[in-house]
Amino acid sequence: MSAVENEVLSESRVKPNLYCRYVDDILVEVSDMSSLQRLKARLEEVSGLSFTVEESVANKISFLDVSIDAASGNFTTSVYRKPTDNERCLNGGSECPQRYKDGVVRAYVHRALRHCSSWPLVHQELQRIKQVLVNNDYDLTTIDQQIQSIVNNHINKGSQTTSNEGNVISLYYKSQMTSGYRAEESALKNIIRRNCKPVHPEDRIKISIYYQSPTTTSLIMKNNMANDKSPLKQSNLVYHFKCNKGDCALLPSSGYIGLTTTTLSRRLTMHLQSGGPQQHTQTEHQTLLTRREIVDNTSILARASDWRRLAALEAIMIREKDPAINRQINARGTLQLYEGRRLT
DNA sequence: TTGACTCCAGTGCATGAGGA
DNA sequence: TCCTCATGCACTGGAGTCAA
Repeated sequence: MSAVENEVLSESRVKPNLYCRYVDDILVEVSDMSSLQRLKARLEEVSGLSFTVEESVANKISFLDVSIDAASGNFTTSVYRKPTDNERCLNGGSECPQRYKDGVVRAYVHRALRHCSSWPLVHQELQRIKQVLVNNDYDLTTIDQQIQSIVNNHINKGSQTTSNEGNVISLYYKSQMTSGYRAEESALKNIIRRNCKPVHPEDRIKISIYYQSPTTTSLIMKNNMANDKSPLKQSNLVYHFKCNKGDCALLPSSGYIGLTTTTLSRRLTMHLQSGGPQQHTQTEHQTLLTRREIVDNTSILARASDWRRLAALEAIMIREKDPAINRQINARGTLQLYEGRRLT
């Protein structure tokens, strides 16, 4: 894109007064519409791309998340919000680490300080931020304290001198989110503080405890470039084991359908130890199920990255194929699922 | 309503085979 | 000898069922 811009903008007849680009968004200021059309035509001609144009309304236009106002003859900037913005953010009463909620406030305030070109506009944006945060269950006193602290830091930033501190040694710990996360974090930090000392006394240890959601993990697994395509190494699937021993070989419904989010190999190993297929082979055929047999007679029916979808697929497959090994018979010799309501 | 029980699925650790 | 991978075993936890 830079090569295209260099070529087009070097021509004086299409050169705009102002040209800013971020990835695929371009902001230009031109003297009239014909200049804009000439610039657009040249960019399309050189790049082979198609451009769409959005004109300013009452000398106002948004670029990225900045609202630019040129009505007074000068540019004034403020934070831009889409008309569809419903002003929702991480809820202040939600069960998540306090630093995440602090991060929401910080992000809002930093954006106001960065984008607003004058203090009245900053003040106006801060009032709006307060309202949004209060609507999302944040405590007003805490909001005020945080805003005050961030604004003070922003003002005093230039006057601070750099101290001669040592290095920061970062330690990362992946934890699981529970209602007692504060006690856990506190205990962990105490353990590190008591037992770990940097080699150089001027260095300091910084502990970062983070919580990885299953969604993130599944995305990492889904996008894994080294994904092995052999059936035994695949995960998140619905599988079908067909019993080919004795009379079962002639019965199409003699099988077992299950799901697994771990690898198929791992799940089949578990079946050798316990579960429907192993029990069926032992009781119906009086033999032990071998790994070779279970691997050779198992096929993949469906795949899904979402667990709920996987469970639904398994239910549909069981409904369609009615595998005999899945049927759970109780002491009365009836199917538990089809007994109907009990009389009390 | 509650606790015992069963089945299924997942995880951690140990072990052995095979290849570099 | 070391590393990787597959496998076995033990354990945990969720969900459903059943009887007291």
